[in-house]
Amino acid sequence: MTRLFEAKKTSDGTVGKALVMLDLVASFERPVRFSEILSKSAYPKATVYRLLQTLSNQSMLDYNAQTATYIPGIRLVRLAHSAWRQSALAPIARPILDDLTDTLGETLHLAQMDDGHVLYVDKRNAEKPVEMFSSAGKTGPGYCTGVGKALLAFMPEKEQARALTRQSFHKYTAATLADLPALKAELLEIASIGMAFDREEHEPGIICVAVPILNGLNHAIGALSLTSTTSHHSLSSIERFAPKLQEAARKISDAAKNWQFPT
Amino acid sequence: MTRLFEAKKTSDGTVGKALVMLDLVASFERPVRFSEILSKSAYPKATVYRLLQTLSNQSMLDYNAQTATYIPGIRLVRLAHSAWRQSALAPIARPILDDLTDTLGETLHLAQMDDGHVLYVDKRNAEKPVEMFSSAGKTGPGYCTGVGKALLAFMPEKEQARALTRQSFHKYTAATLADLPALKAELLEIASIGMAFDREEHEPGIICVAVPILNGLNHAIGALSLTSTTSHHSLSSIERFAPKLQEAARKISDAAKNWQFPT
DNA sequence: ACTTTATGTTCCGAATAATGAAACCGTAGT
DNA sequence: ACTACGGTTTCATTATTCGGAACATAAAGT
Repeated sequence: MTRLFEAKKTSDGTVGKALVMLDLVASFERPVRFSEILSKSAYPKATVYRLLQTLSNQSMLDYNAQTATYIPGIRLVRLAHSAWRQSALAPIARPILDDLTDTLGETLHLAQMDDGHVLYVDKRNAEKPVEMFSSAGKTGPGYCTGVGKALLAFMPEKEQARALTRQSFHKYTAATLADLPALKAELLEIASIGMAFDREEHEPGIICVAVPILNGLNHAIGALSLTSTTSHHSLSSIERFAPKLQEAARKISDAAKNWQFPT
Repeated sequence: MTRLFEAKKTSDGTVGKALVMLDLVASFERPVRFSEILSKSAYPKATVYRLLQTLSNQSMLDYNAQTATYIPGIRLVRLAHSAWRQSALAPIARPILDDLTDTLGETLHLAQMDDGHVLYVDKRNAEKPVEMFSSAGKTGPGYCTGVGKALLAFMPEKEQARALTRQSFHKYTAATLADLPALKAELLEIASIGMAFDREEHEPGIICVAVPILNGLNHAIGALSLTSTTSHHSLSSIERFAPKLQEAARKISDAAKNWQFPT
């Protein structure tokens, strides 16, 4: 049987399925039992079972026989180190973020776009960290964070369209832009002024300014943000940091352009 | 046709092969071209090609069309964050390492064993604050680092035997224990005194004390080390830190025992 | 201009691995 | 003893992967 229109391949065969399982286990953010995974999965029992076995064998998952639960495996940490080191953004930005932290004494985030969502690749906390866990690798929504909007506003049109379809709008706070038209309008504004604000759109009391890190084509390869609380700063007072952020973003951008992996 | 002795399955089918490719790309530690990957791979051209395509589709690899090179992909960073957060060691040890850093003001490493090699999962630098993936995820040899030897000395016998076969001895310095008998003797000594030293065995001028983090069965679930240089300390002067390290290791061990992932 | 060489991509029948319904096993509850 | 539940194994069928070889493309050599 021939098909006139080839179905868009979305699964990438067995490997794709295995990676879906991996994401699924990771998405629980806690150890999960087989049956929980199964109930959230589209695949039949035996298939899920086999995939989990394979991934465990390969240390992509850790199986705890005691509690009969799975968590993402240690091998990922090793691989991610390699990914982080070789990415053309985080390692380059590092010294520049160091400087900026010293100068400003505020909380900074460096992020990239990952399938419409924000992936934080570095973070600096001026004072002692309040958070319990390190945040490189953490993800956040695209449509209601400063870095997310900065990244979306400076994407190639096609990619942006695709990224916008990945947003699952949820009204976190009264200020959240929870629909596509509102977001699109905001993105145009951001594209014209070259910076984005988070006006307590994701968490009450948390505000931020973000700027894109651009490549030669004026497309964002990352974004840099300064985060604060309404008790420390107002929107207009954090806006005063924007020039410093932009300067740092430009430095990172330049460094990325000239950068070739040492051979 | 029946087989009397089932060949030990080592490949895990297509998924296994894909992961071999992923490791291979990561092992270059720089962007690599198709032909380089091919020449290091055991699989035929078309197979390598297809696997790389699949992995790139899935963001497990990043393909740079400009330079026609592959690097490990961004998706790994996201997955690894999840793995790190859920592991029963690193997040638990974090506050204890924070305290210890404040008290001692020296460089600390937290490591786990991964297929005979050392995987660093956290690091504290007296001066510099937290460095996430820049150091977490890094690997080192098992037989010639403090943490490596501490981990090997406190492994279940079978696992230790397997781990020992994974060592590829290389004489980094004059002090490196570069053969199995020497290492085995050293491991017995370490097991009896409960701590390991790196006497410039991996890098000239770098010394360290390491202690295992034990579970209820007296097997290491991790190791903790203090690193210094011969210009700052002598072996006997870093040995004085051992009790503090052991105390911290015990605290981590206790915390791990009682720890259940918050539900 | 015309080989040659190196590198990357596509084809397609054969070989193999993945599939998934169903049966099975062990444990706990009634 | 029976039933329910979570997990594991089996096995004939089916779909995917395999991989040699042909093809494409772009430099480099003559």
